[in-house]
Amino acid sequence: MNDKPANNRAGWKQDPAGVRKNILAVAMAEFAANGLSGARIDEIAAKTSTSKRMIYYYFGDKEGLYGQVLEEAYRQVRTGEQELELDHLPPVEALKLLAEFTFEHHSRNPDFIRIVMIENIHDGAYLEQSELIRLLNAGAIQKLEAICRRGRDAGLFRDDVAPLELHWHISALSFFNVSNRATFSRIFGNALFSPEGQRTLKEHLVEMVVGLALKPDRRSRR
Amino acid sequence: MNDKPANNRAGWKQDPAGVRKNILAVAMAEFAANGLSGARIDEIAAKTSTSKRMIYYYFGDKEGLYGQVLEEAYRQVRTGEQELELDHLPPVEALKLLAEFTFEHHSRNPDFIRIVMIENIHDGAYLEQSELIRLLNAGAIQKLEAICRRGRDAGLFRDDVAPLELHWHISALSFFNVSNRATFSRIFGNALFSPEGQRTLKEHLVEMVVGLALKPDRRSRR
DNA sequence: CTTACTTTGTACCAATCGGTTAATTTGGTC
DNA sequence: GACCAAATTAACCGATTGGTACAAAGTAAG
Repeated sequence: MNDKPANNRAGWKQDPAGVRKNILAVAMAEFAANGLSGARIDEIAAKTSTSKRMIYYYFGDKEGLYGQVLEEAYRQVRTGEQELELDHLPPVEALKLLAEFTFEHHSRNPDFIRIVMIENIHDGAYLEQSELIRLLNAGAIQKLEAICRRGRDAGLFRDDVAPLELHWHISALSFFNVSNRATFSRIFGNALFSPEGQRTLKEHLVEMVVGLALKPDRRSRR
Repeated sequence: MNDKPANNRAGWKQDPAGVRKNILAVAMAEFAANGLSGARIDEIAAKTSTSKRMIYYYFGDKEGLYGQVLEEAYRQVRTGEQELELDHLPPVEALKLLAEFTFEHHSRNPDFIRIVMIENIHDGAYLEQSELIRLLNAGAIQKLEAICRRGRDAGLFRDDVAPLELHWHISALSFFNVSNRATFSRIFGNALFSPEGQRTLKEHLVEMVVGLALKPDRRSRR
């Protein structure tokens, strides 16, 4: 008798880490697709294997969730980068490979690019609050510093070559290639996004960056 | 007697064009600052010298307003570009000047950049609907085509130099310089955004793009 | 066994927000 | 100066949406 409130919720395991991870993954896709204000908590909840209540249980509120998504996005991408091993290559080859890798890596992670775009729309306000992200990125430039040092020591690179500036140019060309694809292709067509087009752009990136780093008298051959 | 509903709204002139323009200007700033879903119609209305009802009167709905803002943004920027006169310059100088101009022009129009970022978040769905924008942009590349033709004819530029690719690289470096300023500076500091930093980046842009266009044997001198 | 932590489910709420209704004024026209 | 379409105002509305309340029960660990 005594109508015990529906106990049709039987047999489930606790898995806090899994639930968190699941929510984060869904939320990242949603935020990437619709922006911070465009994403809907109910929609995120629906695509989750858990409920809306759990989102608030683990992340507090929408902004808290977004902040965690932002950190997770940087973490994934930066750790992916660290797999690249360059120390055994001569400086020019290392720089080449780093540029190519960055270009392809960004191309492979469009959701990360979109999250960064969204964060820039918000003036980096949430990124500001994350110590982790600053650390991750500070590490991201060390590879370039090593390459530049070796290149200068070998007399190949210009004395005033600056790792941060090289990073800027590589990032710009690799980032833009993903971030502005929609508007660019709608206006000028898809030619640059075909496999050949992408190969050409990547070659140009390498050519420009290496050309910028090398001393003028070392550039002749190519 | 007869309580005529408050006529405390006396003395106003009709000015359709002015009202439209005023709404567009305010809306552009709001959309640029907050995105399509982030912008609030009430907020836009409040900052206008007219009322919310007028927004719907002239633009139908929020998306209609956004679409018009998008067109207006492109119109302003592209017409600003057309003032640049390059035909009297030798090809290398013309290319240099075009690159520098683009860099500075984008830097001067951050709201345009932000609108384009937002449009890319929406996969260019609204841009797709605007014939005007496609026309405006098609024209934007003609300058580069002329430069490339002259450069090739003079035997200075590589035979396979492609105007669209040059435009891509110039756009990428100029666009990224504005679009990703927030996240980049929060992570790596402000050095690149000081006057000297910006001058350096601009010089690099010119150097890289000109270097890419020139035949290898014409590059030596710099 | 006890106790704190997780998970589920449902119903609900207050505020926000895009959009509308309806009345009123302006300004040109016949 | 009567008339009418275009322009403008203020009040209003219904749905969406971020976030909660409440109640209960399963899990894991000491």
